[in-house]
Amino acid sequence: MKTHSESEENYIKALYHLGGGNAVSNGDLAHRVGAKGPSATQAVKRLAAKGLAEVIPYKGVKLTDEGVALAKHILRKHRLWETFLVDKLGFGWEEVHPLAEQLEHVQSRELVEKLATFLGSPIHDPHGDPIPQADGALPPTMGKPLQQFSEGSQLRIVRVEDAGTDFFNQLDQLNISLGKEFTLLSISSFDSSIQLKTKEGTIFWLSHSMSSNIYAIAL
Amino acid sequence: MKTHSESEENYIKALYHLGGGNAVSNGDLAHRVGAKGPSATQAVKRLAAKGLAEVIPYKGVKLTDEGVALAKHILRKHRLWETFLVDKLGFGWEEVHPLAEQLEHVQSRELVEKLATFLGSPIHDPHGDPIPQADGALPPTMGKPLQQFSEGSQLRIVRVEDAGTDFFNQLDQLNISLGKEFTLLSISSFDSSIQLKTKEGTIFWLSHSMSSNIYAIAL
DNA sequence: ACTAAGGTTTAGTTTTGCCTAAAACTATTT
DNA sequence: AAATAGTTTTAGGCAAAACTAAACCTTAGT
Repeated sequence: MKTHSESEENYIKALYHLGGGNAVSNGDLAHRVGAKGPSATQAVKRLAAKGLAEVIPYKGVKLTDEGVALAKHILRKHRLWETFLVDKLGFGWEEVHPLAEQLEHVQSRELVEKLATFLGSPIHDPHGDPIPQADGALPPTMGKPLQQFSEGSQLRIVRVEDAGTDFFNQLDQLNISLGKEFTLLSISSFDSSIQLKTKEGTIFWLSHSMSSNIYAIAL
Repeated sequence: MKTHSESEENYIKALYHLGGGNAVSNGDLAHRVGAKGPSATQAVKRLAAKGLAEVIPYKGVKLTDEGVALAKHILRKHRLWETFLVDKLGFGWEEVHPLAEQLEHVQSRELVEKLATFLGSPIHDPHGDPIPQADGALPPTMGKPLQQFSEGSQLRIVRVEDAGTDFFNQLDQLNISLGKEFTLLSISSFDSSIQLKTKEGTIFWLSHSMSSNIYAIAL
């Protein structure tokens, strides 16, 4: 099995995140990996030389099928490790991302599959994001942002976007977690903030910037 | 907290393994890390610049107290991960070393301590080697090689040296694992091979090269 | 159609970490 | 005391991966 440097894996991840199988601009790519333009140009050349990406100079880069498959595998590792850190080690869901970034670079298919089995073959990670499966299949991405529900809806939180530590702290303070159910009472037409009611009857408001990172399904 | 490259950590580990806090020759160090002489010379200079090692040119290198503390921490990580891989993921004890070598480079004190707690704060890894504790304390190294027991001794296997896959396979075939108890029937004065009897009465011979990597305590 | 702005690539430098070949040191043996 | 064998260090390269500065395309605006 070919082996890839951490840098390579980071560029692959970024390309997948930004474009899936579609073309991405050099600038966006560089910004995403936290590097400058020329570094990205060089990096995609290395990827292209390995058959993981296709480059059209001045136009953009996109992953090959092989690149997409690798990206999904890396994402699988990342999200399985996040699940491990939260479910087994008791980390908070706001602290696991940087740790998973390190763990995802460990190279061993067997380890990944044993870890998945140990975790009960999960298909969603602690943030509700889908975990690509061993065969490359991608479970559905769940939920819609709260704004898209109508007033009076009964809904269950199924996913949150990783919007930084402050965001997660706020969620914890409001006692919002995956699986929690609420009634959407109203959406302010002034600033799009949202009023929710818990099952216990507690009523509170969520700012637009909070609620737009929270995804739910109707019950 | 300072961060260290993987290469640095590998040299630190090698220095600790070969010398503990004592001086080690450049050649031995290079051999241990699988590099050539000049690479080791360069590497120890980098370590010395960071205050982790002291170098006397042409004489040898040794870890500083800070270097020893770091080495123990890395060893702690390594052995905790090995324990995780065997106890939780079901890997065989012969396959975990290379995986732990990758996992040990993940940087997070909090992760290490949460992992230790999850594993039940073990003090020995799946090979019976002591796991340095969070405060740097090193549990005792258990057992003596089988040769050092007298004929007729009742003994319990408490540790095995990592002597490669073939060695472990042989152990598995003979159904030898940590905690197993045997009676030492005889030691050949010709080739030092050893005759053991299981509790069930099975009798078999172990070559010297096998038995010298197996450690036990008297019952 | 031309030009200016903005994004992209090239060119050249830096750091880390490895290498080989050559020089320098240590130690042993005569 | 000198030569030699063996080890260690210096010197000089190479590759990955980042950077800055400069040159180069693309495109949009007049």
